[in-house]
Amino acid sequence: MKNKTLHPEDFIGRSEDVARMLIGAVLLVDGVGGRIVETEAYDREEPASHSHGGPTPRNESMFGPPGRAYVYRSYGIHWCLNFVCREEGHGAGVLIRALEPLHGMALMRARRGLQEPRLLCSGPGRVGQALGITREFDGRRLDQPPFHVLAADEPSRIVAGPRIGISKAMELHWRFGLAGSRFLSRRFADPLD
DNA sequence: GTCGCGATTTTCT
DNA sequence: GAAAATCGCGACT
Repeated sequence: MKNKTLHPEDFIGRSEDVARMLIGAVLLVDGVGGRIVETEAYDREEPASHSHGGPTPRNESMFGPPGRAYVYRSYGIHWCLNFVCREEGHGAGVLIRALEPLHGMALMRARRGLQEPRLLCSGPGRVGQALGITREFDGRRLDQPPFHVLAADEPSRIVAGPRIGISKAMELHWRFGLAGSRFLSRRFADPLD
C-alpha cells in the first residue's frame, strides 16, 4: 500500500477531525514505532487543554505551525507526544495515546524493559518511552526526520468516548480508537460513533 | 479484576 | 503548595 507521508497541510483542521484521521496512520521515530490506534483531541476553546489559558513556556509549540510536535512532561515522569493542528496561533493538538507496535520491536522492548508487545505502546507515557521521545523533539516538523508519519491506507472503523485522566469537559467525546484493537490503553465503555 | 498509592517535575496560583 | 492529558506494583475482593 502506497501510504503517503502526511505534511503540514494535512494537520490544518479541527483537532477532533485530525484525531480521527490519524487512527490507522503509521508513526515512526528514527524508524521505530507502529500504527496509531488511539488519539485524543485538545483545543484552546475547551478547558481540559494545556492551551486553554493561552501561551506559556511549556505549551508554546501548541501555538506554533500545524504539523509539528508538542512534547510535554506528564506527572514529572513521562514524555507525551502531540501533533499540533488547526492553524498557527490557535493552540490545538492531538495526543498520541497508543500504537500497535510494528517496527523496531527489539529497541522498544529494550527501552520499556519488557517483552509483551501488548504493553509496549498502550498509553501516552508508554508511547513516549518506547519511541525515545524527549523535550528535544518539541516543535520539530512531523514530515522530517526523525519523524515519519504515513497516512492510513484504508478507512478505519473508529470508536469514540470521553478523554482519560482529565476532570473537565467530560461531555466531549474526543478520545478516538481503532475498533477492536488489542493495543488500546483502555476499553471504550460505550463504543459510540 | 479493581483499588490505591508512590514516583517525580513542571507549571501556575 | 497543589494539581497534573500517567504508570507500575502490591493488596484485596
